[in-house]
Amino acid sequence: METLTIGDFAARSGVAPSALRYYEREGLIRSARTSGNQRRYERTELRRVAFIRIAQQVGVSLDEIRAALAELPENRTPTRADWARLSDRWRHRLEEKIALMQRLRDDLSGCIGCGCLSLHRCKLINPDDRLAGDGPGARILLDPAG
Amino acid sequence: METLTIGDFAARSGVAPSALRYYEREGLIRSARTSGNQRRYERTELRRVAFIRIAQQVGVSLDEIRAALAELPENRTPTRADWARLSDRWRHRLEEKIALMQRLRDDLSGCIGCGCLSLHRCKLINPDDRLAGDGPGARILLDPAG
DNA sequence: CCTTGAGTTGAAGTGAACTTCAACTTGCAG
DNA sequence: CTGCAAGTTGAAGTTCACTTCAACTCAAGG
Repeated sequence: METLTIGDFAARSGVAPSALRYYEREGLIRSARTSGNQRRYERTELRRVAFIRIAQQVGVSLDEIRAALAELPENRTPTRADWARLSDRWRHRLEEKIALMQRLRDDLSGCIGCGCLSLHRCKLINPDDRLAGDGPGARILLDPAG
Repeated sequence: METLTIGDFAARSGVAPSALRYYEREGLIRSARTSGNQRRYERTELRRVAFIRIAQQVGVSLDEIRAALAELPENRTPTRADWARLSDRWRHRLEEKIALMQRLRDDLSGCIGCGCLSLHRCKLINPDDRLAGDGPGARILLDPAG
């Protein structure tokens, strides 16, 4: 078995056939066709799907994921180095997200946990003791930008 | 200023007025009304919104958040202890999520990063070397249950 | 061959979480 | 008292990420 049918590919990747077709329509993955127009997937496509699933876990939209995957070579099967470059960048994203979540965890115990949370007074959520009027409140803590 | 108008509350919480109305319809927050039927928010409601935003960051649905918030007393303003109890449970969820993300990060460098990722062979994503037929593949790594 | 399970398509449906709209009312500064 | 920014409502619209459906074709075992 050189290539996989959509059913097998779905089973291997843990993603429903309908989702795989959707990903293909959206340009996230690709497939060859048999003479009878059925999809056949190369096993290397499993890497793409794994990458997609991991990125989704980090809260990345399919749009952004497509953009990331677009950096892989189009005309040849991506090499280890190609994947390494890509995933290195995303490891950073993951690390940022992890750092944010750790901050959230600490603030949750330290701030809501102690009952002091009032957003406009709490040092943790509003580090500069900046009152409203300048704009967001919780955003300072919650924004990806923050 | 004892209570906040929806505009002020939106500014303080970093959540759009339309979202606040939506949260209220969904039973996540509450407001008093003026004689002219306008919303007035107590500052303690900011805590709820902060909690909602934090929980959303962890990937929790509003449905689940409502269920969590339902554990707060209805007839009195939640005390420090009330919030402490609630946020303690959620600190655990956050920690689980953080652990998952750390695992994802390690797998990303160790697995996709090295180029070995093929899902059905990779030890990291498929720790028991369990081949398809038993069901999911990547799911083993990515499922909340896993 | 024939049957049957797996695959194909475009179009429409779903659910979550909001936003936008239109038509109307309130509240406060001048 | 007036003007106007800010508030109110229900209904409909939007985006994302899929799923479901109907009608049809393909592939492979008996």
